[in-house]
Amino acid sequence: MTVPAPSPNDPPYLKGLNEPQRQAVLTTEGPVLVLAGAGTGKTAALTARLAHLVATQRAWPSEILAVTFTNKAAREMRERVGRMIGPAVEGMPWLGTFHAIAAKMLRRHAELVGLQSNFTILDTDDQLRLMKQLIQAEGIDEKRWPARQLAGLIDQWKNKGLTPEEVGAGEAEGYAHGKGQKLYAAYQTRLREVNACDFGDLLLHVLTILKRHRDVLEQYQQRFKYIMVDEYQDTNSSQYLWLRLLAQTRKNICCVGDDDQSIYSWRGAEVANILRFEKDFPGAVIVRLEQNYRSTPHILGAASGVIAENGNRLGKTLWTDIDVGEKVRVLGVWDGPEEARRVGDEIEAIARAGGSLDEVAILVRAQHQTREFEDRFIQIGLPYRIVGGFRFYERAEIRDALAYLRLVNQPADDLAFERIVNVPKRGLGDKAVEKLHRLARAEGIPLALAAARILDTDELTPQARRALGAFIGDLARWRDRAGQLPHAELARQILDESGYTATLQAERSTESAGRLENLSELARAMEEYETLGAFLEHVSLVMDNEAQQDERKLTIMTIHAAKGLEFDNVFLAGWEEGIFPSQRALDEGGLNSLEEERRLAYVAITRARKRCTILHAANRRIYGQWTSSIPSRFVGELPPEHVDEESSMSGGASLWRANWSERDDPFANVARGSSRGPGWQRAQTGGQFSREPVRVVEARTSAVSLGNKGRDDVSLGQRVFHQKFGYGTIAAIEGNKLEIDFETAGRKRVMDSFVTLA
DNA sequence: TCGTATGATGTTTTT
DNA sequence: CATCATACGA
Repeated sequence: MTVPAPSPNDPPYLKGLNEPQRQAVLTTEGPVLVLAGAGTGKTAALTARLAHLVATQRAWPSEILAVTFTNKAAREMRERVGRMIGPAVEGMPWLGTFHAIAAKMLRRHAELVGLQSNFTILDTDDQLRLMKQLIQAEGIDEKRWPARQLAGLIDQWKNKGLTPEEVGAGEAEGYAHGKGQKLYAAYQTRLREVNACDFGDLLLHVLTILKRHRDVLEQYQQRFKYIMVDEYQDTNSSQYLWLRLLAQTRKNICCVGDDDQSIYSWRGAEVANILRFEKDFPGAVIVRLEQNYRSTPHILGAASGVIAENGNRLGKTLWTDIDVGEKVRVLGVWDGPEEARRVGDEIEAIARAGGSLDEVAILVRAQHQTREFEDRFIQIGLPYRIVGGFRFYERAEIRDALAYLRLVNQPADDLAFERIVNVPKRGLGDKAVEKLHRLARAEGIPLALAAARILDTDELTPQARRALGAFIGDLARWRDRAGQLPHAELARQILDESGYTATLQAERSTESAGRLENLSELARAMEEYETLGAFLEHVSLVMDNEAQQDERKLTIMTIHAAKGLEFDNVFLAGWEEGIFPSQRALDEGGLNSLEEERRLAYVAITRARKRCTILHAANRRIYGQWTSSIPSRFVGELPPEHVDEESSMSGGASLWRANWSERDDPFANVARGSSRGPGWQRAQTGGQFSREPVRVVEARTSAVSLGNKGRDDVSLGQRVFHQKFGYGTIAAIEGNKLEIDFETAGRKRVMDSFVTLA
């Protein structure tokens, strides 16, 4: 594959691109896979490619399908392309997230899968409520088979592109003795009845339509002359099938991704999609973007060293011509609070030295780890922002408000009805709602209609009847107004007249103030939309709450949330076995999960531009219990030449250095400290891409493994003392790790350096 | 029908 | 150790 050499006549969108990037842009025909390592200018290449297609008139903007995973990525691409080619980008109706584009298609052909074009998109809450009802109707003990589990199962099936009929009997066995499939079918039926679908359905329904209706498929195959996919490693099977159908005839598909950054397999993403791209699209051109423009050599070296331990990689070699900076620092601390103190101190020092807090991030494995930092930063007055948690439309008050609007918009929306019959409290409890349900089911009518009918009977207590009557009356009134008032105004009136605002105002807490603020924000946002339907779509699919970046703050977030972001200064907290890699992941997914955790480590390190600090604590409180922990195996996998280690504990760094090494630990590939099920061992060989069982970490002698022989003054049955756990006797010795039966704390694994002879 | 006491249960979450 | 959800009593 040859690419014209750079010349002064190059169009502006090619300026500043390196050779592989230019190749990614200029190879327009046929399948292309761009393997883009972290920080290698992936978005620049992708947007330039789009601009190139349009500028050279290979396609009209409306003939290009460009899919991303996040709204943020879609927005960014739209902006950047707009800067290159001007307002033509306005005419790019098919640039968006998988879900937004699928929703758009589905609205056009809804009737082909038994929906109406104005179907509602359900949130998780609605889904769970619906499933609970179905589980009860089946007479299944909901304690034993939680709705959450069913939801997870159905979600998995949908991710795989399986309709209820396509779910194999074997697969459905896991839930309620094989009733999973029946429940899935019932759930889909119920969704159709209420003219709704969930996120997974958006893709699954479109897939079904494309499979069953040749004419529709051909129409889209003709339309999309070029297809581009961002973050291809994150596609699930249904997205993959969808893309493959659409790309079948023209085969002009360009996928950009990085197998090393695949961290969403638990959500259905199939790394396999990217690994087998060449097989799927014979003759595919593979372009590797390997020049990193973000991080220093030490940071890259550290990240590369860790990820090199993974099998199943396509393989890339990142390089940079950025000047050598600091080594990655590894900091051992005594416990969680000290970790927070240390990071706080470091950040204060950065701020004093003139660094901006915007350029500082603390990345953690799990959300709950943010608390320790939050506590500390409140105490010392360090401004921080925690990313994650609830998105805008996931907030209870927003969903309540939307339920009101949905019900006005569509009286048959049973889920919306259920959500708000008694919100705010109007004395219509479970008993009344249950009666409504019975009537509705018997007559085959929506709840709202059943409610109107039941008022004519004496089924309900007088006060319940009065309350329900008022509620139904309100609904009818709002519906009347819907045609006449601007919908933003209608929304405000509904919130006022329903008593919702009043209830929040009565609360008088900071929290309720925030909720009121959210509600008026919602109403304000409505003003920008023509129809109520358009607005509802926007809210459930697109609206996210980008925190307003008014003040300079440091950011605390999970590694998952940090993907795609970069900071000068990154602190990676809690690198301990059991926390990171997460014990739970290891138990459930074995080797595959360990590799995903390792990719997570790779993503984490590569977020840093200038400085990366990794921390691990020797003691951590887990579920209220003090537990001693050992450094993450990933710490031991960092190439020593890129690392500076430091310990705040007595005994000095050498002790810690010794302790990191997992390399000659016979238990290195055994899930640690777990009393849970045997799941991981089964999964280790059962996964789609598992290799022969091998040692997770290759035995290799290196500087770090020296001194890992443990102390020689301890022996079985000896009485010892530990700072946190008190007195106990040694039950087992494994190198430098001891298993000790403590008199008060029970059996624990601790490191020998933490005990003294008693 | 609503508030309080008890007990199970603890990842990651682009849409 | 929290938190959340369900189970009771008022």
